[in-house]
Amino acid sequence: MKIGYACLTIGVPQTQQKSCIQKNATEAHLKALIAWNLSALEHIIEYNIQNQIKLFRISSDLIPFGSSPVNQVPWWDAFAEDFARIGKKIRDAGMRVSMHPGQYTVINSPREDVVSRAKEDLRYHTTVLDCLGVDASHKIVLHIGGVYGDKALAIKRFEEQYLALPTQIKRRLVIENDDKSYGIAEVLGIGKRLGIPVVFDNLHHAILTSASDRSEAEWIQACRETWGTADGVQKIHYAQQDPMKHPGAHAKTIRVQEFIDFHARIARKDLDIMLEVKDKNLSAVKCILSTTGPQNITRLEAEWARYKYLVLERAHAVYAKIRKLLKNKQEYPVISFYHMVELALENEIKLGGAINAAQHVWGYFSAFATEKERAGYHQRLEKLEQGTGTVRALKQYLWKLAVQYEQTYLLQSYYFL
DNA sequence: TGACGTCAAGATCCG
DNA sequence: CGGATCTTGACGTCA
Repeated sequence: MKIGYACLTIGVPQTQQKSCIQKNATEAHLKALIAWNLSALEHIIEYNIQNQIKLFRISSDLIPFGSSPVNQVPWWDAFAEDFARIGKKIRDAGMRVSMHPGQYTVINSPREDVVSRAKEDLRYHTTVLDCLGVDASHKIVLHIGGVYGDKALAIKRFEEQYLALPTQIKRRLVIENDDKSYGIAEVLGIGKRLGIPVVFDNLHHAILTSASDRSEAEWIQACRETWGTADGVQKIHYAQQDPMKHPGAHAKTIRVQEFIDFHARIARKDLDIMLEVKDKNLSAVKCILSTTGPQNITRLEAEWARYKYLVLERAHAVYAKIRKLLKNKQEYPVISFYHMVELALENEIKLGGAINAAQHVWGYFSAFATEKERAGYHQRLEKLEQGTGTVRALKQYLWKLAVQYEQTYLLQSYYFL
C-alpha cells in the first residue's frame, strides 16, 4: 500500500512552484518558470524518497499555460533531460505519480470550444507523464463533468468524447466520483462500460451518496474490478471533512484515529491511497508511519523534533505527556503520539505558551548571538508581552536567526510554518 | 453575475 | 524600501 499527497509540500525548502499571469507569459519568462518548477519537482521527489513516500500527484501548474496557445515553448524537447533525470528517480524509487486536471477540464460540455480545450489539457498532462518515462500505471484523474439538464445525454457525450481520445491519453485516464453531479454508482457504470479504471473518493461519496446501501468498503471493492494489470494497483482518494467549514472542505490534517478506522475497514490492502488534505506531506508521513507496523522509535523521535515547539506553544501539558510517552525506547506508540499532537494543535496559541516556546527556540542562539540580535529578540518578546507585537513577528525573527546560523534542527521544525 | 476552489502573482498599504 | 496584507487571475458550471 502506497500513501501519498497532492501537488505541493509544507516546510520543504526549494519546492515552491511558480507561475505567472497571461500578460506576462513571454517565452523567456515561461522558460525560466519551467526550469524553476522542474527543479522544485526534483526536490519534492527527493524529499519523497527520503521520507519513503511512494505516491505523489504532480501539480498541473508544472508547466504554466501548459495546454494554452499562450505557451509556445517546446518544453517537452527543451527540458527533455530534466524530465528524464526526474523520471529515473521516480522509477528507481518505485514511486507512483499522477496528475489531476481539476474541475475546469470538462470533456462532456456541449460547447465545442470547451471540449477542445479540455482535450488539449489532457494531452498536456499526458505529455508530462510521457516525458518522465513512467508507465501507464501513472494516471491522470478526471471528473465526468457537467449535467446540462440532461444527465443521460451528458454521460453519452462523455463516453463519445472519451472513445475519440488518442490511445496515448486513454491508457492513463481514470475517472473519479464528484460531490455535486456524478456519484460513485454512475461513475462506476461508465468505467465498466468503457473499461476506464475508477477512483473512489470517500469524502465526495459521503456528500453525494448514491441511492444504494453499499458500504465504502464494498464500493472500493467494486471499483477494484476496473483496474487492469497495466493500470497498476487500485487507487483511491481519501479526505476528511474540516468540521469548521462547508461540506466537502478538506481537513487541515488527517485525524489519525479516523484514518486507522478507515484503513481497518478496507478489506484489501493492495491499493494506493492519495490523501487530499491541507497539510499535505505532513499527513502523508503521519498516515504511513501509522499503518506500516512497528518501526524504530527514532522515526517518531524525528517527527517529535519537528512538532515539539508547535505543541509547546499551544499545550504545555500535552508537551509533557508526549515527552513521557516517548521515554520508553522499546515501544512504538505511533497512534497515541499523533493523537496527542492533534489534541495540542486544536488549542489556540496563548501568550504564555508563545513566550515559552520562543524562549526554548532562543536557547539555540543565546550562547553566541550578537548584542544586536539579543536586543532584537528581547524587543520583539517584550512587545508581544505588552500586546503591541505579534507572535508572527517574533517567530519570523527567530526563523531568520535559524537560517543565518544554519540550525538544522530548527530549520526542519514545523514551529515556523 | 457571482459562487465555487486553488494557488501564487500582482497590487497596495504601511511604517 | 522592504515586508505584510489584500485582491486578482485562470478555468467551467450552475443558480
